[in-house]
Amino acid sequence: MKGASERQEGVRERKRRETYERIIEKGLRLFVKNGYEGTTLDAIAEAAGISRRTFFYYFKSKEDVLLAAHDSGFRQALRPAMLDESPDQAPLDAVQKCLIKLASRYETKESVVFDRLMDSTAALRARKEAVFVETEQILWDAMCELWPAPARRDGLRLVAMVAMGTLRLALDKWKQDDAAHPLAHYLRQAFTLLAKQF
Amino acid sequence: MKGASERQEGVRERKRRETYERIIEKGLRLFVKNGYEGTTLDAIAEAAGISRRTFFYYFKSKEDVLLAAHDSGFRQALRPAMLDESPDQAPLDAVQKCLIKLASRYETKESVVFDRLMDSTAALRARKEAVFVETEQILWDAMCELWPAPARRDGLRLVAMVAMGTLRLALDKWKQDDAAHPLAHYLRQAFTLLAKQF
DNA sequence: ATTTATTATCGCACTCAGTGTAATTTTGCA
DNA sequence: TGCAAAATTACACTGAGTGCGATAATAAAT
Repeated sequence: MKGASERQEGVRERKRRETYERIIEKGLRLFVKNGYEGTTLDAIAEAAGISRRTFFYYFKSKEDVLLAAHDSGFRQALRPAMLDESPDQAPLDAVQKCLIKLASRYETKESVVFDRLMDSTAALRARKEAVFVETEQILWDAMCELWPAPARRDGLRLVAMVAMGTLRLALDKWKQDDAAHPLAHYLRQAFTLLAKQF
Repeated sequence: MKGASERQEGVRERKRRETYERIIEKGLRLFVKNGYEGTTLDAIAEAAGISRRTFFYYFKSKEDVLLAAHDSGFRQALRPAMLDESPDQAPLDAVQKCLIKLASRYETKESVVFDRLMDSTAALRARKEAVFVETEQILWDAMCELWPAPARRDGLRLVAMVAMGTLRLALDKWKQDDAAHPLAHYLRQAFTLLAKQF
């Protein structure tokens, strides 16, 4: 009899996770080495020690490998972090604090590499923008939970949009400076600048 | 000797334009009928009365057919319209006026159809977001011309982002209401709502 | 321990988008 | 008329992604 709530990881689950992570790791290595377009699915499969067909058992497309590698946990952390804010403040202030808190925890060196890869192809560039929109949606949903008045929904959406725009500006500046300062610094600057536009 | 400044359209140019437009028209018809994914390149080529290979002489991808059909001139009109605004006003006010002016001129029934198609596939949805970012860039560039002080560039970028976000909200509302009111109406509402968030 | 049901892996053959190449036809122009 | 550029085409190829069916590995049940 084993600990009730502590679920033991079986052989199957372990192997699955290992293979999944191996695909991402090898895939990313190849993308960096030969470029995204220059890397074939067969090459990834071979490097990961699986068949071409099995690759699609784990990922439904080549893009998904890159996107899976891209996600450093920021998106998962966003909702809880937002709900953690007090509703007794202006939404824009709350979201600003929330983003700055997350920024320090999830900024990663690798993200510069990802970004370069994501810029290498039209389809990937487009996908990158789509990720921002998804994140905006997550943020909006969380805000709607925090301030549940239905009449505010549209206004909150605008705030979420504005916040994500500000984050985009901060990220660009950060990457442009080769991460000289912590991301939170650029975020603060961007939000300050935003306030001056109104 | 023919009129100097009035360039006559030769047979070659005419045929080229006709073929180009025929591909878009037939392609769009098929997309609506069988869905984007359900429409093959060969089908488009056959409907347009050209060979598969010739299709790629006109368009570099299937997506491009849809995007070419999508563009109703709004993007081309944006820069001149923005530059037409007086720089003696707050950037956000100027961009608001500019967008409202354009809205009435370029809202089209077809755009609801396009939008449905664009939502049918992950790649197309992503591409749609990317178009917004491109448009934001056009807007930003125009604003930087109108207020050329380099120190303002970042602030103007934020304004451009905010404006495009507001436009997105207005478009969603407009489509949600099945274009019951003119787009300009929703745009005014959205900008009013925006002002209340600060 | 043996059977049974899942889950993972793989191979094969297929469709479809997109490219390279080279040949052929059409059009513009001298 | 003849010559150059542009348009069209066929053919063969790569690479992503899917459908299907077989086989092996693991978990669960008897």
